[in-house]
Amino acid sequence: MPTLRDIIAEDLRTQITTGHLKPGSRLPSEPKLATHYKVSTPTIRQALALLQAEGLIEKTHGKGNFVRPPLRRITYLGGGPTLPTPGLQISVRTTKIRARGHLSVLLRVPAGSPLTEFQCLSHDGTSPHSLSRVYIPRDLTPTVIPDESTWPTTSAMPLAEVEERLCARLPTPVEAATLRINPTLAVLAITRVATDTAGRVVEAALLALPGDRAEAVFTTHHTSEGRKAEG
Amino acid sequence: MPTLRDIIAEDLRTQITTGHLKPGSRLPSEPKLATHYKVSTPTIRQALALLQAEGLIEKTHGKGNFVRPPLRRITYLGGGPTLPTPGLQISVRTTKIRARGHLSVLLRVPAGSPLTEFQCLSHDGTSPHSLSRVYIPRDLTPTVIPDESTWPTTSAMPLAEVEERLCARLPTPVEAATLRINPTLAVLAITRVATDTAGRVVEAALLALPGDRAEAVFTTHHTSEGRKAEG
DNA sequence: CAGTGGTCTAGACCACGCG
DNA sequence: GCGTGGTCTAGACCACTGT
Repeated sequence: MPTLRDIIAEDLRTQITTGHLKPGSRLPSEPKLATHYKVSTPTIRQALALLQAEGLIEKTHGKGNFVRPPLRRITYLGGGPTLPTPGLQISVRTTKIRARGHLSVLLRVPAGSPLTEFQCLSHDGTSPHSLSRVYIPRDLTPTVIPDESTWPTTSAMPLAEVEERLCARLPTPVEAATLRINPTLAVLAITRVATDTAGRVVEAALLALPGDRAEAVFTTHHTSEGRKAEG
Repeated sequence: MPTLRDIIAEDLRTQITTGHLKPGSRLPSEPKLATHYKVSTPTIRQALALLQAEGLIEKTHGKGNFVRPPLRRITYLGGGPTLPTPGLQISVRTTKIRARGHLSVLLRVPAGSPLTEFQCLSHDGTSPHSLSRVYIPRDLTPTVIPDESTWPTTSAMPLAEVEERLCARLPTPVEAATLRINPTLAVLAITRVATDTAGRVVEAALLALPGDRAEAVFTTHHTSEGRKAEG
């Protein structure tokens, strides 16, 4: 059951993928598109939101809608501590807080335990890339000082297990503003919990990646025999 | 920068989480909510879409908006062949097709190669659960016949590597209709490629999970020393 | 049938980017 | 100042669910 929005999106999509609309070029303004397709502007905007979610176009308030150059996707590599990606500007804000609610559950520490919080925002040039908050128990002082070139992590610790939970959810208002994404489009949210060999939670990280240009990749290597069950 | 929609969603959210609105109960109709909050119905609907994306409410066309009972999330376990989850009805449709375009790239076979396609739709009671298409080269005949109780997979093969790519994207019109989700809300899309010890691609699977109630979990076990780099 | 949500209309008003 | 997209309005019409 394709709706008007789907039909219009499909038409623009083929114009983009066939090269009829060149990367970087601006689309006609929304009122003009509305006139052309004989629909109202909200319907046009819904069609554009679809293309935006696919990473085909970029919207810029006050400028217009642009065909996105062949997409360089943001790739999150799972299975271990996130490593700094070359060519990325990272700003970190460090604060000292105390565990409460959801956090104390994640880190398996009593409420009120001292934590260090790293609020990280990474940019790829001018475009926001990812937003993350990393929590580390205060007594596990990171041996690596987080700065522009390294990601906060207690990577010197012997990690035993990393669990990553992913879901698609809508951004909070501040996430939408910070990542400069459409607040009606999803982010890829990742909750990562790292445990050391003693079973202690060493780090919990909450990441939000813009859904229109991010993906997460997990590679599992199997030894001689495939594992039969897990959960 | 919270908008009207965010403010209304926040108000309803606290009413739900504090138990002021009981699970299973119906919310006032959208026009009534619009009158109560002194906004138009589209604004109310945006606020409700937010709550829906959080899994707090369920919308049913012709009936109303309902507070969702404490959410039983759909959990996708990464890192290996998906196993049948107890208490799930799975319907499978098998067709014979030939590789082309994206599929031949994924499976690393020449265009035109014979494939078997399994289209799977799983239900949890009456609520759609996941939609998946699994592709297997025709010459790798599955030793397990896919039926209601097993998931199609060549699990008898010695798998060497499984790669899973996740992203958040909007559903196609058929996905939205099949999973009965809001077409403006994201699905969690997973592309899984399994390789055997000989380096052959044994299976490619395209999964779509409803974003309002699904999550994916990946657990990585590290041996004595943490791995330093990957990609 | 009446009541509900789903889609769409034709605007208004504000905020942003640029000359 | 002008053109752009972002938010919101106050409806209309259709499709679905129940009685």
